[in-house]
Amino acid sequence: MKQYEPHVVEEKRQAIWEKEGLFRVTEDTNKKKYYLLEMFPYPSGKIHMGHVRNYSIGDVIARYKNMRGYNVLHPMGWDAFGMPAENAAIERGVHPAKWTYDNIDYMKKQLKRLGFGYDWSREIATCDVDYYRWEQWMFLKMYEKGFVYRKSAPVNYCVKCQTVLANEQVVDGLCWRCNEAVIQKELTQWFFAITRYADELYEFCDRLPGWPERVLNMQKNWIGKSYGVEVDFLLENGEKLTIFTTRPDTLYGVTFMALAPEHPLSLSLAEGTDYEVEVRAFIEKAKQQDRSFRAELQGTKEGVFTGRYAINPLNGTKVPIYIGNFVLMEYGTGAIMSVPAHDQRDFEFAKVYGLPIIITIMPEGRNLDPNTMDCAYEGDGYLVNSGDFNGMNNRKAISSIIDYLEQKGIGRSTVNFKLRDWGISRQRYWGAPIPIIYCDNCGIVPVPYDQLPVVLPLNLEVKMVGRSPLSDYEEFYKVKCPICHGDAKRETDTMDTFVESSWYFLKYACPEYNVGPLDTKRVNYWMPVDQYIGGVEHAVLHLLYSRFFNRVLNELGLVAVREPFENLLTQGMVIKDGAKMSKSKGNVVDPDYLIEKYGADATRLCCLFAAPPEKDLDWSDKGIEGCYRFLQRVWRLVAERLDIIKGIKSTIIPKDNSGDMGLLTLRIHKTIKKVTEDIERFHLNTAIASIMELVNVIYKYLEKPRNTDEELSLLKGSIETVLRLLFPFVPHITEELWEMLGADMQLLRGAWIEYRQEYTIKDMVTIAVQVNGKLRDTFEIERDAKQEAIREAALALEKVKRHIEGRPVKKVVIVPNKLVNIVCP
RNA sequence: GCCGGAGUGGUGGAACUGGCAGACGCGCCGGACUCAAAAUCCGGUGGUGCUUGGCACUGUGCGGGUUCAAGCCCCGCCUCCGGCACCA
Repeated sequence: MKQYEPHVVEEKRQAIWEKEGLFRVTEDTNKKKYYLLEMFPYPSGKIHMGHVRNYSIGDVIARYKNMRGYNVLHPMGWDAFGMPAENAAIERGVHPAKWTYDNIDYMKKQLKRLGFGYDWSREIATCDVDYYRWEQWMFLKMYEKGFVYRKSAPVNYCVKCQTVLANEQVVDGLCWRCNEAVIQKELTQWFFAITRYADELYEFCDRLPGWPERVLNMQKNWIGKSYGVEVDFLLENGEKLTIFTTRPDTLYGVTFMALAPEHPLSLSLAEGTDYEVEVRAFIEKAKQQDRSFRAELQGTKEGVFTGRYAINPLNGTKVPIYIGNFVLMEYGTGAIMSVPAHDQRDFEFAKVYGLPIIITIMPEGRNLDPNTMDCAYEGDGYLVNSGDFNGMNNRKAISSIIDYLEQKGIGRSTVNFKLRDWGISRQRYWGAPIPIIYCDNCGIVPVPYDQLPVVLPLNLEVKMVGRSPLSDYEEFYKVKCPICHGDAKRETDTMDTFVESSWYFLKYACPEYNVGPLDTKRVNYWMPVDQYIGGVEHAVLHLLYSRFFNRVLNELGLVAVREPFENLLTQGMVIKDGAKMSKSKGNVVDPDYLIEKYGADATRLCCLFAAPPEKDLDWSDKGIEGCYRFLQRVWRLVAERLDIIKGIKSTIIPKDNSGDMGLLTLRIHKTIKKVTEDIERFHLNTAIASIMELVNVIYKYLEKPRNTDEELSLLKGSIETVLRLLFPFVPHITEELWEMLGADMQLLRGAWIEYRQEYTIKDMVTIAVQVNGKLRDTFEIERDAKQEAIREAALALEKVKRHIEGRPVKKVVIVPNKLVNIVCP
């Protein structure tokens, strides 16, 4: 008997797949398309277990859908721009390009060794000129349409990475990449106007039923939509001070106003008052406090009086205007009305500065007293101290007051978002150059389309200089203005790498297309992505950016769909000993080692079997041993009895469907059904478990000698079933065994196995018998037996009689083919 | 603080719409094969108690409730994880 040698088998199969071009696809309108995509890796050096898991899940689905007759696009590529390449260059003196392409070579080999079925003819690397040139094209189009603009703004800056970061890339005040504290810096930067789509991106969250709730919630949370009203307060000199509030029902309780330190009125208001010096100092101090510092202050309310007052438009009350450190310039109008009675922050501020508290919302059945309150009341109630609105429920009052304000022309209902525009300038080298030229005469000049691409020069030494290395490289930045032909300077910042990953899924449809950005016809054949699989860490980064970018490209007529990803699966992390794998913790598992020791099939199987895809997977070395053992068991099942089954015709619908053969037949069909349903809903771990059960049943079947043709046919049928069900999970071993059986390879790869419903049910069913809800016994009866027969059989059982103890039976509940519950209290 | 998600044996995890809790795997215990070991195969394995080849009680974070029946539904808590966080 041939031994199971994973490497021999795997190398052999992979060579065959390669030769046959098994995973190549073309657009075929006669077949239903299925676009399966896994998030492409950053070529950091080596594949890690997270990749193995992600791509193993994807490969099962891709192969399964293929077997179901879909035209499956399953591509792979490289998110190849980014800082680690640059850091490697600085640390080791390797050029980022060499480092990146070497890593791609190595990692591609790893992916091939794992046997993933990708259409490698569609491979893309985002650092290729032929990729990013079209990104520059898109940038120019977006610039024309006003989706890109340049402005000076306080931005997040990582000192260690020496570059600007988008809001999404700051996690708890730290850089998402290096964990260094992020500071605020005033810089002129390029921005993508993602906020233009804030509302649509938010609202469409409710129209993505194929996405996990968790991710949609995170996106909604990030976009942060809130309904409210802008209200104009008048200053004493007649000027307007506009604020935003979601609680117009508390307008009568306003006792002061608060402006953000950066608010344009902050300084001008105080000018000429006794408070000018103090205000100036406060604003200066606030400027020094960047975001992370402010976050640390959390709740410590500080402010300063401007010396000016505003008039409440509803009741004419004069209220003092303060500058407060807790007011954010970026949100709403940068100014707020303060209602200490009904807002905790205002309450705290009022306590510090001795400002009055006026109750305007009274909870039912309670009586609030401003003198004894120790926190704001933010709940519902009826209005008091509110003029004509007294007695009204506060929820109703919100709309009534808005109506009133709009009628009087002093307020407008408004929607506000937390989402900010996406800053895409990076002061780094290894990225796509921004196609812009600065000319002293003509200003900002976009690079003409016929001068694209702006090629990233490869012949320069990369150093850490605190600015883009390109800004030290004359050959790159010294250019002539396309308009006036005078001396001009090229933009030396590069684009955020998240720009590349915002449209790569479109490029896979037409990777070699190079006469325009995208071959729209092919893009529209494949789009949307039917199933996207990746880590949850991109819930608000990549996934939000891509939804935005796809919309822009939709408006440019490059793609027909609005939403790029129909269904999303976010797989959990691979952890070990309860912690994320990391070099510093020393708990990293190396895929190369696993493939070496157990083979690709066992490695894949283990990743799929140990936990359901969405959950975190706690890696255990014992787990893979178990999977390896199982594969050997499958191998022996075929190899040990090849001589007796090879020439036999196989079947899974035997003429004699009784006794042991009946049991095996039942199990075969039930397993096919279960595995099919489980794959459809991504319960891959239970799908594998049920195949294991089938294997156990086959071994049970083999405990007795099986000599007749009928018995052997069924045996062969059961074995073939195992191989076909297992194929998407462990393609190498199953193909090898299939070949040993001398069967048609197309049957294994080309078609999923179907079950027969009538074989998934038994003639006899086991009924559980409960007395007062407690299980007491079971009995067998023919399926779909009459209720009366079931009742009698149950009541006749010895154990049941004993537990009834002669008491009168009040009721008998019968669940057909399952259970009887006898109620006798 | 707000918004999500989760809590099941020694362990990873099953149980689709309320219907036999613990599938499958790991570990452990016992046995077979062996001079021995590994590998392999077979059997057992939630807890407690007892008159121990059986029977009873108990058991899905805690406390209530609905129901003939609750891991699953409802109410109130606890713990853990994730996201947002002075967003007016």
